[in-house]
Amino acid sequence: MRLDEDDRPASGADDPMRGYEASLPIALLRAREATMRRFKPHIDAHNLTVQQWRVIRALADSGPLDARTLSERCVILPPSLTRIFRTLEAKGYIVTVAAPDARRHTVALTDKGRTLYEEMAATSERIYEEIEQAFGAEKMRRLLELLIELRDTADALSREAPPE
Amino acid sequence: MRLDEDDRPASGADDPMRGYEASLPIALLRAREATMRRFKPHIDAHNLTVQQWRVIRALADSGPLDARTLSERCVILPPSLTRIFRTLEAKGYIVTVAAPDARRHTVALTDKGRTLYEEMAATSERIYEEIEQAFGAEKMRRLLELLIELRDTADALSREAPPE
DNA sequence: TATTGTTATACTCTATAACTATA
DNA sequence: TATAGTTATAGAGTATAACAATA
Repeated sequence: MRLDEDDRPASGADDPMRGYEASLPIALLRAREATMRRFKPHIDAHNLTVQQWRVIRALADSGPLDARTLSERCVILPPSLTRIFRTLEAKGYIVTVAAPDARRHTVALTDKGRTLYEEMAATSERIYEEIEQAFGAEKMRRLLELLIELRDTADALSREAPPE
Repeated sequence: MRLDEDDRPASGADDPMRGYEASLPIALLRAREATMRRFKPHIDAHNLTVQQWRVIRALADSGPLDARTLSERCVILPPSLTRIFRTLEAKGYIVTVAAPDARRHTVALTDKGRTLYEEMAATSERIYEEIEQAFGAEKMRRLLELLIELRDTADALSREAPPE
């Protein structure tokens, strides 16, 4: 599929909801589904859920984090995080660490957790590069840029005009 | 956030996994979460789940569809669709219709379902336009184009080299 | 014999409210 | 009094396998 600059209006205002396939939430969902399909077997093979893997990645990327931060970054609600902490701690991938504010539940990767991450990251990178190569590195870069910008825009909207 | 053309390499190869926030699946998830946050209260207000709303939209866009097609388009597994059919049929929004192939469970919107869709579509369009205006119509157009193309690319990869 | 859905089952996540502990 | 998390609970989605019906 290829839409060139002038073969349709820039705004969708005269194309109500722009058709199911091209609607923004659906397009985001389906793009995610199609790419995750390639990562999923790899995550399954390590007996992790997708959400557990997001937590491990976030910790590997940023060091110890509290529940609130992980909840935002991983898009996981606090009650789910509580359970994920229990599961990952039982498996020895994370530990609870002391924090200045005793209300905060802060966790960090263990050595075992970091080893797991490093193994998985290597394969993830290979899968990502396969997609990037097929899609085009420049387009991928632009897509990531737009996605992050869209998120910032929507977040800003929600701050100034909370949804309903 | 603004990344210009030359302040980082085009390929992420030397930036393993490109950092949590900029990884493709996470960027897709968070962009979706940030935009869906604005649509969600509107869907809640009509006592639908997000998945039920996707089914209704797909039917409104394409006319009667069978379970397999809806499963693909809406990214919902068949067992969930079975339950969603029951729920939406009980609420009077859809009906089962006869199909040439009696194995296929095909459903269509009722008048009540179409009325619901039209009411909701009007508000959805308003919410979408608010985001589009804040983000920029041209960037939104480009983003949708890239998302659809990424999906096609990943689907093609999965056809030629099934994931694991 | 292959395909389409449904059922069964187990697990996980989503979502909200109520509660506990700390600040 | 406000904040951070946990617990409780209900509901829905995810995922796989087994089954029924149809082609």
